[in-house]
Amino acid sequence: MKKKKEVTIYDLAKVLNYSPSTISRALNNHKSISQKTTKEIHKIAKDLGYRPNSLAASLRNNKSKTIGILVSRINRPFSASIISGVENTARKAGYNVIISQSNDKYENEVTNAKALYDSRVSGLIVSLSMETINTNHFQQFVDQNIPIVFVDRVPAEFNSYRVIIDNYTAGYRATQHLIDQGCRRIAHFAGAQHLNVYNLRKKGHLDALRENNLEVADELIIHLDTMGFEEGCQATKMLLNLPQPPDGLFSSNDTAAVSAILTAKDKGIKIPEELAIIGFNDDPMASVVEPALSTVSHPATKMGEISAQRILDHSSKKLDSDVSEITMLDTEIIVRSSSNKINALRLMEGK
Amino acid sequence: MKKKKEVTIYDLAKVLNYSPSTISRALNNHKSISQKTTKEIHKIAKDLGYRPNSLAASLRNNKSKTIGILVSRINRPFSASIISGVENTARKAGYNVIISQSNDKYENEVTNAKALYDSRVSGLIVSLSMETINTNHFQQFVDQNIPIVFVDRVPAEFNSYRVIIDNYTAGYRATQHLIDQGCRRIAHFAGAQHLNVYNLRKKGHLDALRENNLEVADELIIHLDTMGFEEGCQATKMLLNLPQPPDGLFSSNDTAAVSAILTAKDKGIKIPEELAIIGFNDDPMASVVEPALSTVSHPATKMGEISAQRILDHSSKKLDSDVSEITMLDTEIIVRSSSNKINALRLMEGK
DNA sequence: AAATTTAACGCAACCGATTGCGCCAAAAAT
DNA sequence: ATTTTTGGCGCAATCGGTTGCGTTAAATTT
Repeated sequence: MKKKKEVTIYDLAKVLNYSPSTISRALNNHKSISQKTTKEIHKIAKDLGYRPNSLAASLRNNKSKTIGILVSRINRPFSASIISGVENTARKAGYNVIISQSNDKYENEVTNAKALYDSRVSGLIVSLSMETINTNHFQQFVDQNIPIVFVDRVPAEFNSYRVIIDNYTAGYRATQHLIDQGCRRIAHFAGAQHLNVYNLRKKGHLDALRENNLEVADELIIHLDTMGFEEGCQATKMLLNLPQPPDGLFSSNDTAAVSAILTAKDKGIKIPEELAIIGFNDDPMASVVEPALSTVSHPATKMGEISAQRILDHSSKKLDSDVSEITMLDTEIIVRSSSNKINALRLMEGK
Repeated sequence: MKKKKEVTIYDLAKVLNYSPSTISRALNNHKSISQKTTKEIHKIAKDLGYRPNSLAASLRNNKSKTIGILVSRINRPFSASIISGVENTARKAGYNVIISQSNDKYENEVTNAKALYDSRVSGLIVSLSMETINTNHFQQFVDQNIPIVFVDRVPAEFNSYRVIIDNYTAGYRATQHLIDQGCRRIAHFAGAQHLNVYNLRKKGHLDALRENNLEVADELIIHLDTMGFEEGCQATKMLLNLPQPPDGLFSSNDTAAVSAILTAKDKGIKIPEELAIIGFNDDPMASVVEPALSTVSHPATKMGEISAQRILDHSSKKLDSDVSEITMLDTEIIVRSSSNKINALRLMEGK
């Protein structure tokens, strides 16, 4: 097994009779090397097939051109889109992207944060796990002036970049939409309340009810742990068995919303006529379920791109890591059949 | 901005009056260091908060404990599941995972392969882009004895690990299933034929037709470039407008299959009675569309786990990279409503 | 008791790039 | 013509582990 030897700056130095310092500077287009020499070195580097050893540079600089990602689950449309956005932006800038997933376990999040720290990432992009309450495990990054971008699921208190959507307004509007469609008893699938996303969506929901002078019925607010399919089915059954079942449902995610659609259909409930439903995320399945699920769409890929850009900018500008900058992106209410009572009624009458 | 200094093996050496060599060996549990000393060193390392600098080790070994992933799109259920599987397995072994996506462009695949190579990955896991025909850009890995695992979309000729499913058999069975349900004119959405996955699924489809003495009609084999939703809609319209439209459809992926369901429904075609449909992949949307889509399921996460394991094993055993080992996993035909003509007819009669 | 083996550890080179400092010669200023 | 500036480059240390080889003292063999 013959391994082809890699070309180093020392090889180039020998060939051209320059010192390694000059080679290094020339390759980095350092101003203290003449144009002529720089060109010459670039040419020979290309000819000999020189490839920089980024490990060596990283060691020297104590910083790898790498962005670390820490999400709860890679295998989820929203996360995958964020990651995709990060990857696109990072790679254009010559950065690598290291991924890790906590599987929604706090313990894994801590371990992974350590691992990414030890890998000398240039920056970290985090979406918190379901279980995360304290954020001490991120302090080490701040201490080393490594920028952190929290995206979507962000902590309440932490000096850092944040890239989020306006969950409160989105929740408010989702519920307002149902009200506009004529719903009067609107249920809500709420997620873990220590997470900003679920907390704010619920707040928006409640305020929308109040400002429309609608009763806020405790039995219609269902707190789900995982917001998963099974949990959604159970919760839906429960709701439908109430003495006064709801005529609208705002679910904090699409998975649970879809489970509600299927469960309700199974029980012979007409959607949206008897139960109008709106979800959150605009997962691919939303447009495919029957009736198609109304939902709130995230600009997930864009959030990833922006997050990556924050880190790149931070690194190039050599800023201090105690910055605190919030980027809030717009969401959009996507109205499909599952909540479109007005249109559904019109169709009924029309025929 | 005070940066806390990191503890190195030199610090430990000074404190304990050992040489850095001994510290290094002890931390790696090298046998030539006594049990007692090893324990002592481990203890003090923990107490002082020593964290190994993997960059330094990587530089010395010319190998980072990192697995590189190169897929066409991260943001796709199948890819995301593979990546998730890789991440789980890799992280358990203390490896990082660097991702990259080609967005189905050959050029990007080449660039990314270079970038991953330059990052000194310990191994590479690849699922080819749609455009990839030659695989010269992977030769550099072989030359350096870096293991490559091709997963799912694999090249025709290349000494390497492969983790795949039996696409031929899966295709055969999918079509056989439609035949068993009573279909006689079965259409096929075929993908780019230079890719093994689509090529073999088509072969299986054709052989199933032949062995059941069914006519193979050219106009029923539709070659799609991207296998995307829009393309699927167009193709479905085309099929339905044929003088003799098909009564069955085997689509090489779920996206196109779902587009067919929606398009056919829109045209008033009854599924599965008039057109039975089966897809491929078991994407989340498959179980949610109405009628639910029959499909062929991949063990995607498992494929990722196995791929990662191949690299870990290869590295620990220090094998030569000219191994060629194929792992073929089982698929499963998931029968849902979209193809279940027999059951559908029974229900009709039953009422 | 002398010779040999072995256990336990240190020395120093090495991986490849980066960079503060210094040097020299040519250009500019006086 | 002398001094000062500056452009262009080299020296050598540095980043933090790793490892082949050598050394020493204790354990074992003869």
